[in-house]
Amino acid sequence: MQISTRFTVAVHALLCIAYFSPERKVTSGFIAGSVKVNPVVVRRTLGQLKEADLVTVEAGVGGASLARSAAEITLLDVYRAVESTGERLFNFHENPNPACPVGGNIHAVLDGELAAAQAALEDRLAQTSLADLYAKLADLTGTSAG
Amino acid sequence: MQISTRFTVAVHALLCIAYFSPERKVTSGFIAGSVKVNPVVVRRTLGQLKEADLVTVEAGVGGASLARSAAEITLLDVYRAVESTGERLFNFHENPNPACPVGGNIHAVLDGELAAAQAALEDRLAQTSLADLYAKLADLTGTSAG
DNA sequence: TCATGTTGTAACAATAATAGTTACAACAAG
DNA sequence: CTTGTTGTAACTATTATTGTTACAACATGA
Repeated sequence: MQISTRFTVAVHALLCIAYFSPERKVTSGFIAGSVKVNPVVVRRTLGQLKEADLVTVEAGVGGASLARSAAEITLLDVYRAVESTGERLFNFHENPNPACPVGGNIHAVLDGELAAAQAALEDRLAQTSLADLYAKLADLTGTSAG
Repeated sequence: MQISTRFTVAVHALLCIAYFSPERKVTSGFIAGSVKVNPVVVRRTLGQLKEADLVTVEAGVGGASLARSAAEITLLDVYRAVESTGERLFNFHENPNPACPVGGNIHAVLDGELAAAQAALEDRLAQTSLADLYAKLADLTGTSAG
């Protein structure tokens, strides 16, 4: 299974905000034009980012901004905002047989390893900030500041 | 989104084989009784493990065995056998706008980070072998060898 | 030969998540 | 009051997962 496009859409939206704001008003329609999805999809994603205090959105007038500096927003923040709703990455089967020596101990044997694997993923995501991505982007586009 | 139960079912099945085989014939029905799922689900999973050369299954007579030693089967092997069919963990939106400086460079900026995060997950999975899990299980059940 | 138990696989249903879309009330500002 | 935007509801389509029944193919022993 794959992690949904919400995550990359969210990162894309944040990069748009970092790149264009505040020179241009970055609306859901503008972001949608860059990502090439329906504006409602962007609004849903921005809603999750707002919930996680990563962006602020102006009601009525329109336009989104970062709620904190790009250096203080990591990919893990974004991942947690749009993907993991407090849940585990690995999904376990519900009712292993407690009467079987394997079924009765499968959680004790496996849970720690799965948690460690998820932690490895999240640790790596936490090492990359939006500022890192912006620096790469600015390098590619020749933009000095945004 | 979560990684499907196929992965934990597969690990559970392999642990059953490691623990009970060859003293008992480990059939799909027997594994299903430990995992508490339908035997057909187990057969489908065993089919994927067989495809990946992790187990052998006796047609007709019944019963599964490890195709190599438990020390030579890692969680990454299992993960790849049942989950990632050569695909990426992170799912990207299809058509970023190439005319937008962000949309046109989003892959160049983000792909490497996503690959690194997936690699971190897989590297951690590769560090744990079925033998490690079996040792934990034997410790819990007081079994010296199986 | 035949009965038995098993595997492999097809077929189908139920459920859930994702993603796209239309529609519209609420809002802010000129 | 007009305009443009947000937030959200509602609905659809698609896909993946999971559970289930059914059955042909197979190996073995009686």
